[in-house]
Amino acid sequence: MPKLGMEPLRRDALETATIAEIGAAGTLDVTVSAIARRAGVSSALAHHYFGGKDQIFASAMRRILRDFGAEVRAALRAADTPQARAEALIEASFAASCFAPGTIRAWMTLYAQAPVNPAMQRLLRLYQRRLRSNLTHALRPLTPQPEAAAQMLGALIDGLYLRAALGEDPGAKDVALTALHRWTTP
Amino acid sequence: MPKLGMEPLRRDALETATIAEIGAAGTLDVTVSAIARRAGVSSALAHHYFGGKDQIFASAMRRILRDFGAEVRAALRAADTPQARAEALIEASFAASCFAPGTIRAWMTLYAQAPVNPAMQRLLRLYQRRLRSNLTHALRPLTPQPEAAAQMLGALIDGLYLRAALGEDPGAKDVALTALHRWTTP
Amino acid sequence: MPKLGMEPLRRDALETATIAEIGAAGTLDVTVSAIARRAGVSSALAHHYFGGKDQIFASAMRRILRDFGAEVRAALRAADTPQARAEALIEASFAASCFAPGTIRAWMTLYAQAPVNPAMQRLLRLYQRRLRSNLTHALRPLTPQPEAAAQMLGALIDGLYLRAALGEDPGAKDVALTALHRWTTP
Amino acid sequence: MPKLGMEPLRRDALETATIAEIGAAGTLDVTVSAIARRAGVSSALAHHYFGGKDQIFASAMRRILRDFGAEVRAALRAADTPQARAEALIEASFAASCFAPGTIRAWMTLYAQAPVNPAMQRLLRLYQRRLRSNLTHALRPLTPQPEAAAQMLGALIDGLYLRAALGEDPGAKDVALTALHRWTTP
DNA sequence: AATGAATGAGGATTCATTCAT
DNA sequence: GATGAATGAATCCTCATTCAT
Repeated sequence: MPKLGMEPLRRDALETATIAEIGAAGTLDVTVSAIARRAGVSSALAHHYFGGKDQIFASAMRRILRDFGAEVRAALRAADTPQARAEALIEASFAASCFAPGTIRAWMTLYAQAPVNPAMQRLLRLYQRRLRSNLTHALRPLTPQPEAAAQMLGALIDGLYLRAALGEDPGAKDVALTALHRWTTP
Repeated sequence: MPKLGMEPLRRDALETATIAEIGAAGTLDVTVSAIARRAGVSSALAHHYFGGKDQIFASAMRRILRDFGAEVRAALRAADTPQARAEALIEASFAASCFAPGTIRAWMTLYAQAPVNPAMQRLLRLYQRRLRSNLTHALRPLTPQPEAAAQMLGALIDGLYLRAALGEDPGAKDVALTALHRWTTP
Repeated sequence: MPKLGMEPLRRDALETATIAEIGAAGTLDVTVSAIARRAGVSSALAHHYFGGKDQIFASAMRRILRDFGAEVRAALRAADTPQARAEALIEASFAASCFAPGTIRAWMTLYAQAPVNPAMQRLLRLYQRRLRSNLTHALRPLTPQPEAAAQMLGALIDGLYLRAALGEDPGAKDVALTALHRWTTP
Repeated sequence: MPKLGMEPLRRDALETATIAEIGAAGTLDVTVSAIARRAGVSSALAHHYFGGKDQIFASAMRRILRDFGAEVRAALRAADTPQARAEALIEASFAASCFAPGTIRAWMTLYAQAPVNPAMQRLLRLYQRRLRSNLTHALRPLTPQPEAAAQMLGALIDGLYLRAALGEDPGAKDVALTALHRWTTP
């Protein structure tokens, strides 16, 4: 019997390494070799398990989206008023697990590749649709224009991420929360 | 007979071509050769005038910022109330000249390269400082928290650009204007 | 409970898979993994039994030669005149078992590798010597220049194989038989 | 003014080097780097001028076909009887320029790649069609079955090439000529 | 007996950049 | 002023092969 069950471990390690490498490099131009080195394996193994560079990236992004989704569900579970639900969605976006340097820059990769990479585009649309739907639903009892508010908050969160990728604006979460309050309280 | 005064023409053509190529490719990965081809010159000439790829990009971005500045000044000149001035700043961001596909994607390049390219970082900070200062000044008579409002609107505009780079959200300008009104009207 | 006597079965399956894979791929560039996959085993096992890629090929070719030899002997047994013996040798070359797509392309591999692979060269020479000797012997009563006729027919058969590898010339056998008749009937 | 007119020289040198390298290596697995090294340039330049490995090969084969065509035309010009024309076609196939070691092995490359490379397949069909047509035409006055004779001679020539690729059968030309005479003289 | 895991070596390809003219 | 020529360095990817279990 050979050493078994390494595949999920390696995939996991490589996804983690991808995000970390993007965060450390500061660039979107990370190489497969650098990712593999960080994961402690050869670049050949990365190709073996994922098939190619694009799929490594896609897999890393899928994981980020999964983590974000988990964060959202956890936050919503603890919220029992419409106001609390809307705040929970924002809190989730800026939770530690989602707001790590590597994660933020990975988002930029997603945006940068979406126009030319259908798989990335699909992931991005999925995220945007879900966030918008969640926000709209939470905001419905709080404002007569829930759609507009959701659209604004979604774009605002993206913009705050963009700026966070540069290491600035430490109070990103508060900006978003304030915008929410300004909109919902007359 | 050497043609004199070609330098400004060539530089201009190459900057234009850079932005157009970024827009057409949809990627940030445009090659110097592609840019030069689009400008109708050899890639060697592009290096001759600019020194290197990074400087070609920086020059193109400087031009975009210059155009944006002109747009802002023109908009402010026509505005005579605080409200109109704040709106003018937003209008400028979404003016046709600034909201062209290539221009929008060039902004993404700026954000993507800023973390590793000091020249780009300088340009980006310059833009952000100016916009924030302009917004804060215009908003001061309209709200007790002009800094917070300016920070929010700046990030919102960036987020709307990000989404516009994907070809969606045609009503970007209205989203920003609505956010402004929501914030300033009690 | 280790399964006993698997070795001959596996070797056989891998040789068959090699020929089939060459036929299916259309190229000489078949990978050990593809062969092993087709045989339903791991590529490591292929190495375990054969030692290396070259030896897998050599083994597959040895089997083809063995099959061809069997075909020849069977055909010769049924032939009782010199004319019939010569025809039998040609018929054997184009018998279904030898003229299958994979087999034909495997011959090309043999020819392609012979210049750099001594084992392949040995196999090829063996085949050519046998065919020539068989043909010469059969043709001796039929023509005053049996050697020349044998040399010609051997090369002709090879050429017809080469063309058959491209999927053309369905009447290959008849071409060879006609050549034989033209040569032997005054 | 830059150094001009190098392109045709380089293309020529690279085509020559391709054939020479195939001949020297004895394999079909020659690398672009090896070809470029032999031509005295970098592998990047080879890609620059040809676009890719396949096109380097295709170009080299086109040249071989061109040379063969020239040889055929020259030989036919000097032939004034049907018999002489048929012989001329065979002589051309085995002329020094066509029967060089590299050239012969390049033919094998052509045959090996044809099943999976449409460009190669086109070239090969072109050659076969021309040779067949030339042979048929020359043989028409000499035999009641010119098509069959042409088909046979074409395949025979291919088979003799195949064997010549192994460095054997020095008398290839005579074998083909004898086959021709045997067929045409009753 | 058999295999999943893992890698090193090598190959095609791209591209920014330099230089002679 | 301008460019064709040329390359080194880097990157993705493939594959035969080895090894521990």
